[in-house]
Amino acid sequence: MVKPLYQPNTDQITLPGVLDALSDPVRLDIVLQLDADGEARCSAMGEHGSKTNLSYHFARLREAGVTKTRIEGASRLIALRREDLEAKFPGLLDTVIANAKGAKSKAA
Amino acid sequence: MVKPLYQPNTDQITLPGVLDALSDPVRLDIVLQLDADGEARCSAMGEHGSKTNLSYHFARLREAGVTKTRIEGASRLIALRREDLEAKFPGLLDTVIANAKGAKSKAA
DNA sequence: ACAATAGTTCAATAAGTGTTGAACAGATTG
DNA sequence: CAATCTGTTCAACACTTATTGAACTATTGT
Repeated sequence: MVKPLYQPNTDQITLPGVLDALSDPVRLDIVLQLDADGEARCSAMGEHGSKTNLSYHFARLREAGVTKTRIEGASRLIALRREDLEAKFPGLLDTVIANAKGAKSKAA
Repeated sequence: MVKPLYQPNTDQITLPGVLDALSDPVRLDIVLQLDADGEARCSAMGEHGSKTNLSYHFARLREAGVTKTRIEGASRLIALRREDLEAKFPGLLDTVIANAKGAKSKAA
């Protein structure tokens, strides 16, 4: 039996939900890496925390509509839902990512 | 003895902090009203919740660096920290406000 | 001084958050 | 099949959150 792997469709995505998903430093880091890499497998994000904890944050991002997950063999490939987010909240994701990058470079 | 009324200075404002402050529907409503009215007294926001609860949300917004509070007699006047936020996270506040307005008009 | 007004603070509560380690399920490889 | 790798689920935990009502402080008006 296959997992449901719930992802909201575009009209179920809410602004508070997205902002909440993006309001955690770990998740913001994940989003930054997804922005840079395009699509990443979970195993490529070990720097951001423990396996279990990452799984939790991946679920938060996915359930908020920020990411989509594709299963490939034993791995899962995660990517940002760029078009959906842009359609629903124009400019939001890009602005947050740009500012997160800025904050990171200044934190050096 | 006067209250401290803590407000972070610009370099203490964090992106996760701001996003978290904006990730609550009540606070988003407050921000929308502040955007429309420029400066508002607490008593003018009774529609968004009880007195006590609003006081809590005002504090969250203020402590996150999203708003500043000015005391005028027995009232408090709340306003967005537009310049500070724009300097620290360019475009962020405007984008969030624009999308919150959009979400609100669609929710009719 | 008394009462009304504006808003905060406090204590309490129910629900949610981020984190961890152990156990689990599915795919891949020996 | 057994071992392994990828990632999720579960139970537990300490902590935070949003909300409420009662008590409080400060200001304004009578």
